[in-house]
Amino acid sequence: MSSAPSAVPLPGPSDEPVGEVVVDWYAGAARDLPWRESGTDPWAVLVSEVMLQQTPVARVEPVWREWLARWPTPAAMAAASPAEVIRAWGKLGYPRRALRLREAAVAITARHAGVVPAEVDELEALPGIGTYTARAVSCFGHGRRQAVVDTNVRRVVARLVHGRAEAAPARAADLLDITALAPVDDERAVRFSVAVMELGALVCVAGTPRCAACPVRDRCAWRLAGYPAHDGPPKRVQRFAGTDRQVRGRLLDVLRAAHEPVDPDALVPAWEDAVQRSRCLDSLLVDGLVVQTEDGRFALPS
DNA sequence: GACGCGTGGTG
DNA sequence: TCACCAAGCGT
Repeated sequence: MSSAPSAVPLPGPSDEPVGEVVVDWYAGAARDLPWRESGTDPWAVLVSEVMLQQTPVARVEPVWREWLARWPTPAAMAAASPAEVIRAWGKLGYPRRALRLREAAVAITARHAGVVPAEVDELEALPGIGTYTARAVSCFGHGRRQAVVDTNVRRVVARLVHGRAEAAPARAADLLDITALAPVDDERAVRFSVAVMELGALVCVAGTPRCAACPVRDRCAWRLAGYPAHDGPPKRVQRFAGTDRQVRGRLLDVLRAAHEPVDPDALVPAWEDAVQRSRCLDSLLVDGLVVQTEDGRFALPS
């Protein structure tokens, strides 16, 4: 250890732990999202988190407001029919989420007396609630200190800590990586969990990162290494046109609009190819997104 | 662990 | 224009 004055770390922003810097940045840079308002109850947070799984914020916001106004508690949603929630889900995409969210509401009502649990393992036991969402609800909904790792967080850690351009696939060590950066204070740790996600969503983005706006750029391992390119295999982009996903979407579109069961013929315009149309209809039946009436017509499950 | 699952905005 | 992208989950 040197005794020279220059060896003594100077107090100042650049000496703050990374986690504290990110939390301070969040205070001035965070988006004003309704589910982040203080007093948002855990159920409302849970609904927002499920809707935000793979769906952008801008499309979630209006639907989230409608849902919370209509079904302000798990018990309220548990009393709704699948058809109602599928219609209310609208075009958020991946409508199985709507079904699972309703099933989660049923389970919360039955097993937890209508109270959204705060424990991660109890949350993970609910339909449609995985590693990310369980921790997000515990942290953002109940104010528990939790490591919360989504695709944004993995990307931030990959760059900031590991000096890599892109995140590796999710792994258990992700939780340890981010835990090591979290502030000591519990309230700030909760803030930190949402702040890292926000940093990844607004600054450390997947496309062209906005490093000039980054509060921790002076200690980013990726930047300090000269922005080395991603060396792993390129990730495959999912096609959409012509896939079963598109066909399922078209079929469900017809059934959402219809308020009584429709004849099979009414589904032909949705997709001309009979083989693929039939296959997709079957998969929708298997998923419980569609039911067939005794007279052979199709409808949303009431 | 790779794959399937919707939709619409964007550079 | 069109590939890419957006707070994952279940199998």
